[in-house]
Formats: sequence, structure tokens, C-alpha cells
Amino acid sequence: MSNPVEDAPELPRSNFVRDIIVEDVRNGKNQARVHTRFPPEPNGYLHIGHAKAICLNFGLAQEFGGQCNLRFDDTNPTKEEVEYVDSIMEDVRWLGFDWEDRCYYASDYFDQLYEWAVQLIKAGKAFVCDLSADQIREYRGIPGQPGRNSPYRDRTVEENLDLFTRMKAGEFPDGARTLRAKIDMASPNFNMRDPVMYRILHASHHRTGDKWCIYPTYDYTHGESDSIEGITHSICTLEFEDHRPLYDWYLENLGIHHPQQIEFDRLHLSNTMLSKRKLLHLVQRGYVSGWDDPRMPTLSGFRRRGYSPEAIRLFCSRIGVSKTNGLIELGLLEHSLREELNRSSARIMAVMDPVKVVVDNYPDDLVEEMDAVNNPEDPAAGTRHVPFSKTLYIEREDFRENPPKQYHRLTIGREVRLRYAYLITCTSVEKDASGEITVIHCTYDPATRGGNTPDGRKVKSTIHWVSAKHSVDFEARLYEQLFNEENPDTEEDPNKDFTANLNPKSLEVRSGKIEPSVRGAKPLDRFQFERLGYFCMDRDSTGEKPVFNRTVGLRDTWAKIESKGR
RNA sequence: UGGCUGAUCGUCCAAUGGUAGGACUCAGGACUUUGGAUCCUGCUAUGAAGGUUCGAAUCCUUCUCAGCCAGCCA
Repeated sequence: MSNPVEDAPELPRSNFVRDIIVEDVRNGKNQARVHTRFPPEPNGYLHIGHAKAICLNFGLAQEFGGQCNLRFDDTNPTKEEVEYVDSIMEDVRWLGFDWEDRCYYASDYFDQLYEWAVQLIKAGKAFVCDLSADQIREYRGIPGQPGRNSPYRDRTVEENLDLFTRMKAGEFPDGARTLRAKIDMASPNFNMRDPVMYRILHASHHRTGDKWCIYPTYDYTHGESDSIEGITHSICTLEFEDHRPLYDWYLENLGIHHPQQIEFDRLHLSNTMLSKRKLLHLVQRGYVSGWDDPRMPTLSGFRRRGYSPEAIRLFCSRIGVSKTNGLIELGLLEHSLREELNRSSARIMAVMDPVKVVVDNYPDDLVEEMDAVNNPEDPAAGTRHVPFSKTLYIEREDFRENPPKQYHRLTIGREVRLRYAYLITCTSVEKDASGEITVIHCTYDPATRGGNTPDGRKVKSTIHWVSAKHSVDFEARLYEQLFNEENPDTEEDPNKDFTANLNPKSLEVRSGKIEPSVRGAKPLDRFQFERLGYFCMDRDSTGEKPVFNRTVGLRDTWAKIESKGR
């Protein structure tokens, strides 16, 4: 069933990858089939950049009635772990995509890959090389100059077969030999200068255990895996553009199904670090609490922070797909977030910086249950009761003794509305020795129950509140961007510590008072705290004290006006 | 300075030889029981120079700038 309001914003947009597919389908290429794949390496958690690739690959398959596989590119046992495999599956599912029964691993193809390597050796297109890593680098040459052939390049097929078999059998130590494709040491493209196909690694693999001590490289593995799975369009990021001739070479020389590799620009988000290596560093050195720290740009971090999968998908559809090196403003992500959360989040009242209000003419022991709308954007969300009594808390900044111009909130002598409750007028304040306001005295108009004005009079402001004796103490975790710099991922100087850009104020812990209806909430439940922002219950919550992560604040027009006045 | 790829409002994306458009941001305004949401208005762009054409963001030439590539990482 389709919901145009929900679905329309996520409609696929025209982009060059889609154009290629449209054309291929029209020409009947691959029997007009569309089959894509999302191929993460299980060496870290998925981040928002991966979400772009996931939405593209799964989205395209969906749109053209095709399929999208999940495939783990697990050819490097020294960096890969099952923890990452599990988290990746969880995150893709959470984002809203389904690979059905098509979860594959490149390691599933190790036997086939080995056979194909033997085939290339027999065809005189691959050889065992005894050069060390340093020597290979030296022989490879430099830009503008051709490399030199390895002295082992002309070994006989028999010798290559024998050596390769013994490499597999574990006769040689790590790094002693490699299997290389015999292509062209003079190619201007370094990837074609006799690239390594297999290296010796006596390491245990998270899936194949100790079965192998030689492992295929990415270049030798990826295209063949695509081919085996019948992939039609192999969509990857720009840095693999130079690898495409090699991708094509393996497939052509093996004479097997040849998918088309198409490259697009990976996501670059302002004030955000999207390098897996550096994110791992933040986790390992304890700069954040883990991969799912709500400040992390990982999908698990965003989830814990309170982002919805719909919001992330919406963002991904808005940024488009191209080949330009762009930097997306964080504001676009937050805009998509607010737009989605606004229509989906239940409202609740919470006071973050409480100051006491006493309604002097309200009966001492009376408690009234006020009707409050759960979500003005969604009538189906219903209503709830909020208890009202003589002593309340309001936000300290919603009262000013000497209000600036254009300040509409409470001040002595002024009437404002308490949301869903009564109109109140401030009469006086009490202060402590230091001059800080301790109590605000008000009177209420009993005729305005629910916040209505039977006489039609207007008040400029409506503020939120909680009943003091009914309210629940809670902890709020307020986040700001992890990095101060707009582009923290430019590593001009490799020796410079990128953590120097870390925002020391990225986390602020506060406590406040919240409406008792919060009692039914569970971790990951999302709310809008009226007039404050979107918050998500954290798993650190206890029965005593709920903990909330601030997902993102509400647009604050007043803050903008006031800061301009200064 | 070897190769590959790219360059359109401040940002991102579209226009596929025929009126440069949308979104975000920003600036105004309307409305409002969230200074929220919503609605309206406005601002700003084809990297440069030549050429082809009735007509060029689009085709050609030269230049400039940017990203990526010298892992037995992916």
C-alpha cells in the first residue's frame, strides 16, 4: 500500500546512474534485468555515507523490479570481525532494506577464485613473484615513467603452478611471494602494472578459519564476485575509477559475465568525519563512548541519537547522486530530520531549566487533568492527560524581569498561556540573596481552562510547564557537532592529530523535570519536547531516572532575533 | 609536472542544442494554544578565453582550478 505523503519525498530522482540503467533496460541489456549489490567490508560500523550507497543500490533495484544483494567483501582477515558483520546486517535492516535470502560473502567464492587464478596462470596471464613488498613498489615506477618487469615474470607455467600450489599449501612465510596478473608494467595506470592477485597471510578468517593462508586482493575478488552473483550494475565510489580497467581485464580474460562498474561521489558531510579508520581511532582512544555514541555519524549512533530511518532515507534522496566532489551542509540533514520527526513524533512537555511558579489563587490541593494533543500533525496519535496543580515549573528563560523589546513571554504584569492549561498573569517574584529568582507568583483565570479564551482575548505567548509534584526528574544529554571544522577529514598533514579539531562542548549533561506520562516510554522512543526539540530515550535510562538524548533542537526564531539585537 | 575524473546560486542537485529550475541556507512578511509547523515574497550561478550554430551550461580548442591514483587495504 502506498502513502503518497510519506512516499513522495523519497521518490527516486533523476541521476546519471539511473539514466544509464534506464537506457540499459530499454535496450534489453542483461535481458533487461537490474541486479545490484551493497558490498561492505566488515571492518567497522556503517555510517551515513554507507546509507547513501545502500539507498542507491537497494533503491534502484526496487524501482526497476530487480534485486539487491548484501555481500561482505571479506578478503582481509586481519581487519575483519563478526561483530562488524552483525552490526552491518542490523543497520541495513534498520534503514529499511531487505536482501531476502541473498546475503553473500566474498569468502564463499575463495575456491572458485583459486580455480580461476589457476586458469589465468595456465593461460600465461599470471605469475608467481618473489619480490618483496618494497621491491614491488620500486619496480612499479613513478608517475610519468614506466615500471620494470619483475625478474620472475617469465617463469614457466609449470613452475608458476607448482609455486602457487605450494603457496596455498602453506610452505612459505607471509610476504614471501605473491601471485600477480601479467598485464603491462608501462601502463600509465598503476593498477595495470602487474597487480597482486594473491598474498600470503597466515591469518585465521572469521568465516573460513584456517582453511586458507593465501587471500585474494580486492581487485581480483570484486568483479568476479559481481559476476558470480549475476550483478548487472556494480555501483561504487569515485576512488575506484582507476580500477575499472582492471575490473574489466579480469572479467574479459576469464571470459565470464561482465557487469558494468559505475562510480559516483561518496558522501562528504560538513563538520563530520566519515573515515572508517579515523572513526575507529575515536572509538579505540575513548574520545567517544563507542561506535554507537550519539555523536558518531554511524547508523547505530544516529539511531541512538533519535534519527529515524525515514529521515535518513529522505536525506539520501535529497542529496542526489553525481560525480562532483561536493560537501553537503549538515543543515540539510537536520532539515530532513526535523521534517520527518515533526510529522511522526509524540509531543510531551519537559522543563530543562526549571524555576518554580506558584498560582496563588489556585486551590491548594486541587489537581486537574488537562487534555493535551499528542501530535498536532497526526490526529490519529490521540490525546493524553497532563496533571495541573498550584505549584509548577516553567523554563527559567520564559520569564524576564526586564524583558527586551519583542519579548513575548512572562514578565511582571503580563498574561501568557500555559499550554493546554490556563492563562496566568505574573504578579511578583521572590529572589534569594544572590538575586536569583526563586519563585514566580501568578494568578490564573478559571474561565480559561484548557488554554481557551471565551472572551476572545489574545495572548502573545504560550509556554510549556510541568506540575511540580507530579513531574519526573530526567537526565538530558545535549549534543553538538563532534568537529568544529567544516571539513575535518582533509588530512593535509598525516602527522597532525585530527582530534585537535574535536569540539570539547560536543556533549553537555543536564537535568530537568518532565511530564509523568513519560513513565510508559522505552529506550529508542522518540518525542518532541514542546518548544525545545526532539529527544530520544536512551538505553541508560533507569526506572528512577529516564535519560534522553537530544536528537536535534527545534528551529528557534526567538534566539535568532535576540542574538541579532545584541 | 604520468594517468583518470570533474567544474551551474553560499551549499547540493536538475536542465541531455531552444525561457537556467528545485531544495537547503539567508533576508523579509502572513498565520499560529509550540517564537514549532505551515504559507507567501525576495537574493544570488553556468571557472576563463576563443570557436561552431539562427540559437551553447550543453558541441570543438586552449587555459585555469579541484578530487583521486605509486597497499601484498577496501
